[in-house]
Amino acid sequence: MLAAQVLIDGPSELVFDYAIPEGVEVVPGHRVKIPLRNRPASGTVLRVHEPVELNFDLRPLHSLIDPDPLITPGLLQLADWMTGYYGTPLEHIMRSLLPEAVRQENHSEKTVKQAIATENIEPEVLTQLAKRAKRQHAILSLLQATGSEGMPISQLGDGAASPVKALAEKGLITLKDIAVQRDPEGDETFLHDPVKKLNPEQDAALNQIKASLDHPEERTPILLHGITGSGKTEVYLQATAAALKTGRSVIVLLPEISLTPQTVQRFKSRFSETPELVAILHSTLTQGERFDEWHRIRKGVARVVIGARSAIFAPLPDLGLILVDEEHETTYKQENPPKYHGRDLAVVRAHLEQATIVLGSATPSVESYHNSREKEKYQLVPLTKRADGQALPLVRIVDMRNEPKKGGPPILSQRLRHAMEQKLAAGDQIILFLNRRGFARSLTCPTCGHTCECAHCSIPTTYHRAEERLICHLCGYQAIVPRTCPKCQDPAIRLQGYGTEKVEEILRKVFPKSRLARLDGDTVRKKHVLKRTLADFKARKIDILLGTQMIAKGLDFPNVTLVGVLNADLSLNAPDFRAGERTFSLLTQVAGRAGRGEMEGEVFIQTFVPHSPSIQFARHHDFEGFVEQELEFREKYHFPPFSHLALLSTRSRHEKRAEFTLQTIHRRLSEDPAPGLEIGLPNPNPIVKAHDLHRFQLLLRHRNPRTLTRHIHQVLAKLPIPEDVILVTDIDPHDFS
DNA sequence: AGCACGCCGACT
DNA sequence: GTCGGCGTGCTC
Repeated sequence: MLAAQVLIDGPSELVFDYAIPEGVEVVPGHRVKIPLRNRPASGTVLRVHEPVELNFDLRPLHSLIDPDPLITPGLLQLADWMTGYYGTPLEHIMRSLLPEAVRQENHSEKTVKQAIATENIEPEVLTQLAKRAKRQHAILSLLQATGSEGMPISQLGDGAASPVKALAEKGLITLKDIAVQRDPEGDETFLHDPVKKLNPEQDAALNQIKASLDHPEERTPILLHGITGSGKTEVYLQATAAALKTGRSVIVLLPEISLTPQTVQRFKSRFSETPELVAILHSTLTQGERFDEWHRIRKGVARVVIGARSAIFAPLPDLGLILVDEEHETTYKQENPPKYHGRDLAVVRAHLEQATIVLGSATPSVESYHNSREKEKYQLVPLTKRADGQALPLVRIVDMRNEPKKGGPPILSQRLRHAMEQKLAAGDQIILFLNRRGFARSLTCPTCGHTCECAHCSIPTTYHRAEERLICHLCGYQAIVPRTCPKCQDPAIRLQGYGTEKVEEILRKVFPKSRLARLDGDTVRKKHVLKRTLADFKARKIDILLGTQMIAKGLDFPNVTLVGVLNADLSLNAPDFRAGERTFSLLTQVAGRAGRGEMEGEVFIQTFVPHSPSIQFARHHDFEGFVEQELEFREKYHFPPFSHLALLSTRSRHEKRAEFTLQTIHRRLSEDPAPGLEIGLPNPNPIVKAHDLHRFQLLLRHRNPRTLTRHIHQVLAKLPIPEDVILVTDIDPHDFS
């Protein structure tokens, strides 16, 4: 007698065996209804096996929720891998794997009311109607013309509701609910995008991918290191077509789908002749849309899935290829539990399902690059030339320490300003990058040094001119702008530092005739602003595009010949061992926006630390040089890829409770350390308070990430965490604040 | 003795 | 999550 092992839905991790009733076919991945004590519950079948001897009879499962298993065997294996690696309960992982919309039992297919004319209506009935009820007559005639098909009542025009009701009551028409597919992009049309000719390097890269598709046994991940403008997207598109040709399906991971409309557009356009093949998963899908897309994927109708990190859980039945674009991006790391890394899961899933995986980037992560070089775990495939044969832009460093104190705002150097004047006169376009939104960084008193901080978090509030408020960028708290220093009442209190809002104001003064647009978290909040602004920029209705992080990635505008990075130091100062890597990659990506067309590009980087390696290597487009010195530093201080990290943090309304709990954990971890485990000291988080919660953290290191997870769990299993303290465990953390 | 309440562990 | 067992303590 075989039993079904079921993971039961709910907050606690329950795995029980149930007897399989006569005549029911159950396989792993099936969703089932089961009895639990005295009430019905639901769950997911993990496996079908010989049950262990129990001193009672197994209860039979009640029924299948869906006739087909919802979760593929590959995804079950991936979930299992995740529990071991991240130490997250399987049930939590299931919740990421199965969207809420799919998990819910009341399957919400979208329906429309269809009206169908009854057959064999007496002619005199029609004549009667024509006299006394013109509207009813018109509708009935229209429906008769459509035959047994009928048409949706929504298409019968305004004010059709009451005549339709009357007709239905007389039995002259019938109303029926018809299931229809929701179409998230229904209002958009995509022109076909023809296949482009590849240059020899692109061709070689494509052939490598094809070779991997053909030889499932010898698959190693491919690291596609292509400089900005080298045409990676075209390689992705043709690789996708090649995988489809072999009958297998494709996942395309993008760092942030809402910020990469151009890439999504390329895919949609390339496959515009078979639009049903492509599914796009974004966070703004409604529950119903998500449900439909998910089932389209599960049934094998949609075979190319494009999405952000969670798209790695797309239930494709026959996965053949995974593409991870901009694999170095930190947005692949999920910020709330389970804190998985989308790119890492992609590598694991590809391995489990014998799929080809391509990690692409202009600036691969230090980890991935190390894998390709030192351990030969990945094959490195370089694209060293721009697809159109253009040269990389000339990068100039502007040492802001030498800027004269007077004359001109200290955010716009004289050199950058002159360069902008020249480009604008020539009719070229300009991108300016500043990684801080808002007007001014802080409101600070020159007399006593007081800086206005958030009432709930320990960070300075940012002044936003549009709202006339001080806003906390962590929790959104807003405060009135004080006239005098809240501490010493000095009216000399003033705004310090620059945000995009303030730069926008300055630029309008300096270049009053130029057309300027600002793109940042504040302006993009309104729907379609991003898409429309980018379209306007492409159409050359805008001369200067000023923006934050979101304009650094993937944009391709041929008429941009000048890029300015207004403050390169912002990302260097992060309390994080990856600060250098992030700065290098950001500068390289931003610089890559220049000179993508016929004309040469120029980049100005403004900094107070011109000799920082991140800035110097970026200036010379020297990725290898940068990684070389970065790896030296990582090895010396035992940072990844030479170790794995785990970050434990406690959070509590009461500072002492958070601190004491973490100290206890630290003591227990130290009492019985695993060999090779490095245990740091409990420290306040760099942001000691956020959302009214005080935060302490503890960093652990070990060569083997599973040892980290296991050891942490052994200790925590015996240690109850107080109710008023939250403990968060992060394996391979990317965020240290 | 009888009952209300709250904690804790089990649920296949 | 939710049920029910059981101990505590209060009231009749």
